[in-house]
Amino acid sequence: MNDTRLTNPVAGHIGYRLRRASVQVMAGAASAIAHLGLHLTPATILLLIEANPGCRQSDLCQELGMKRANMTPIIADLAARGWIDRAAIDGRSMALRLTDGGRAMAQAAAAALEANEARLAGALPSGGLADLLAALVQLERIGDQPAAGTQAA
Amino acid sequence: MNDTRLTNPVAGHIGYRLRRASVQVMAGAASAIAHLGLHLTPATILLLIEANPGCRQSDLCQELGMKRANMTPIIADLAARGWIDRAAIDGRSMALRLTDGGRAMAQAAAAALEANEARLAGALPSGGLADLLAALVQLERIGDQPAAGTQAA
DNA sequence: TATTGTTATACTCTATAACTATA
DNA sequence: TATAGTTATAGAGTATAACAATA
Repeated sequence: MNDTRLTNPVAGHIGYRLRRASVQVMAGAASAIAHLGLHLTPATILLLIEANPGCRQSDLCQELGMKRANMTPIIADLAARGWIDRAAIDGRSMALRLTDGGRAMAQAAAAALEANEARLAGALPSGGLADLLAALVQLERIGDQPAAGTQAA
Repeated sequence: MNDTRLTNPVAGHIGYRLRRASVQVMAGAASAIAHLGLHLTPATILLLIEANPGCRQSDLCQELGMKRANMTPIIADLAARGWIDRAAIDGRSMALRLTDGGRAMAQAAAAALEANEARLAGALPSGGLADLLAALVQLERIGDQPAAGTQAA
């Protein structure tokens, strides 16, 4: 039991393989933009603001499934670095837009992330990308629903 | 920009879809065993010990990709709950085995997790499960390697 | 009364470093 | 000198509650 690998009873579980793959792929994506001084979430937010100029923090929260309380320091940091501008929409919300520097960062991040995605897609069987993305969307949709009849009743 | 959904430039990224799916599927799996008072990692560890009686903490760490420092409190908790026994192998390592109560917990957790897995697999196109698992294993293998030529040199 | 953004806080997961005792 | 387990600690990510200002 010392020098050999363990038998892993969850090795064939979707949940287990999904998490293991997610951890490694996130690490690779983070490395791909680390030279820009950006983490994945702020980088994604720059891309979203670039594609949706004038959007609000709460729009980003809804799209990314984040809590407002966790968006605040990220936006504050991006503004402090001079990459986004905030203009009042009304007294309680701000329209977010990229500065020129922010646009340069967003484009550099997008290029690095797209190159990484191409590398990942290239490792899949041809035609496998569309099937994979469809499966992931479906799993995201139904993932968080415990099976009926297992612990109910 | 207020009442409509945002354009999401990373919606088709493997990394983004993988993470979103992983979060939801992990939440569903956690719910499926929450009635047992078990979190996902301790439950997985019970299943691993059941399948590998006599294994050591560091064997579990290697298999699950965890740090030894983070395994310690989990094993201590499982022992405190009376679900595992620790017997000295030599002066520095312990052979881990399930108690009868631990076996009952492991079997209940396995049943709940398998039911959840069947629900997930049932939502995929027929024959899609094998392709999905193969893709996830491949992505796990190559995920953490930033693309050559993007920021190098 | 609900929404936007903020602050404070807490819990989990993960990571490193240093320590012991043993091999 | 390397390994097994532990302890302390620090950093992310995520969660809730409460608040001020506004709609």
